[in-house]
Amino acid sequence: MGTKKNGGSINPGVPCLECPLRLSLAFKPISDQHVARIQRMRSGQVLLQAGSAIVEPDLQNAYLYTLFSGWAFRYKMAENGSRQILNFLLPGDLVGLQAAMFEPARHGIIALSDVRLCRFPRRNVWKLFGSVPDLAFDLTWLGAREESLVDHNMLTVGQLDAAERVATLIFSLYKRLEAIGLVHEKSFDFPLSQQHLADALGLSLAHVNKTIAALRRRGLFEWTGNRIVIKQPKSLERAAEIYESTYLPRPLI
Amino acid sequence: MGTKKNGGSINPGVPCLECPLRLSLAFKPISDQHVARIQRMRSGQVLLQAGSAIVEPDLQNAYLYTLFSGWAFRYKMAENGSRQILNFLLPGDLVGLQAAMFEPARHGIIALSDVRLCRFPRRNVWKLFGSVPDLAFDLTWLGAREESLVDHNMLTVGQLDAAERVATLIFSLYKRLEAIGLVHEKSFDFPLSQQHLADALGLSLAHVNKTIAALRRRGLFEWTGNRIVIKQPKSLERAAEIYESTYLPRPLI
DNA sequence: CGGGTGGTTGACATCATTCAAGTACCGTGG
DNA sequence: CCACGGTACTTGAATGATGTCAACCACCCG
Repeated sequence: MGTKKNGGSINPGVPCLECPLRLSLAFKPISDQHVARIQRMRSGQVLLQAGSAIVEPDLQNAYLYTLFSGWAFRYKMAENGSRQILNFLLPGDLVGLQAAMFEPARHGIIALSDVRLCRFPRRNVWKLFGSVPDLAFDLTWLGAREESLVDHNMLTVGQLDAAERVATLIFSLYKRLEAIGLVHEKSFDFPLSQQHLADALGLSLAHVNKTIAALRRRGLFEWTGNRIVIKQPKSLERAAEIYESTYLPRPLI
Repeated sequence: MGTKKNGGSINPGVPCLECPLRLSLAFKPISDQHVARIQRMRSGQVLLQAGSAIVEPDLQNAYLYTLFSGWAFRYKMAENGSRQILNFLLPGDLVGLQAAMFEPARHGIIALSDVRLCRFPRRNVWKLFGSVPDLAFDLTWLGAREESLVDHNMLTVGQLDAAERVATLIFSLYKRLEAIGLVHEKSFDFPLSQQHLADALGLSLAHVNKTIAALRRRGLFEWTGNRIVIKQPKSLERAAEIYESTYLPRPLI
């Protein structure tokens, strides 16, 4: 559970023009010129190990990021020591916009797996914010999208029972991963522990475990090691509260 | 419970330069020139009755608003018909940014009391978004702020018991109202029904009622008609999960 | 081989929901 | 003026979902 504090290693990273993420239909097509501007704004790629803090609560944040590979989550601690996971971050997601607007940050972000992040110094971003309206718009758009993910989690935690919550979370991640090409044969990497599920869904660890066991027995999915296989997408979807039927192409910065 | 569909009446509204909200320290001071630009972007004030829909889920939205007076809330419906309130909107809050980015809107917004809204046609906003970087930044900032409010509600609903949830919601609203000068002698207007509290907190109506009764018995606050009086701010604060100790001045658009 | 982490399970306690009944209040129409 | 109906609020008893606690298992890594 302890957060690792290693700074991580920095390298120039893949040129943005060759970014493999852009091949996905999940992202809005943009001009090479615009991509070049993003590249200039970037100060390289950061590599962090699973468990590392990407954003520390109550600290200033000099960087925005785009998650290039791996998983992360955004969370808040309660005074009683319990943790609420607000949303999960997947490749292509913008990381740290809210943290960059407020100082100190009101939440933390932790890497769930080893992650690669494209790093953008805040000053570079704010500079282009003024001179490149499209970029400003895209940032605002991505901020609104993250809020909409939290909105959906709020509905899940506030109104659904345990089985529906688990089904909803797994199904949502399944669809998001599918959109960026990380699902193969209905199966995908799944670096969460049951404790993470519990913290995201507002349930106890023991109850999450029992709920998962029940869903597994119903044959909706399998979960072995770090991988989930969706056995009955339709049934899982019926058991879940759906976020949105169609995923709009979104900006990739 | 039914949503009223009256269009509401439109009028030119108070000139932005004379906007009484700006007198509050809760808002960032800005130049008269900037205020004039906001005024030009505005297409008047809209008056809506309590219960009216400000944003309809699944519809397009041609306008952004700033809430000039009154209360509103943002919500999402679950498939089983239950409603989750995502956050409450108070005077000075930006309304409908997310809804303006996505079509169709993924949530609804309803007026809790009679409200007055400053209306901004989307096209006007996007036009200035390009030519006035400060405005673009402020919109993004306000979007991030709303997300941070939802984050906090998420922590509340996911990790606290009933008494803490109620105390937290009332205390948060108390502090937000105080910041904009709507608290007098520790008392303020409170247009929510217990059903609204239940929908916001992920609790049943009956349980909210019993919880409120208990808090009242403890002498933390009084609630009569449409008004709440905080009797023991310190105790209420201790019973609550605090959002943030200091409220940063924020943009008013 | 040993220790640690994450997963699994059962018994039991607690909290919240459901259901049902009843109250207080307010506006409306007779 | 009162009777009526509607809405919000109040309360209690029974039920059910979820949390707590404790033990145990499986696996990996050193």
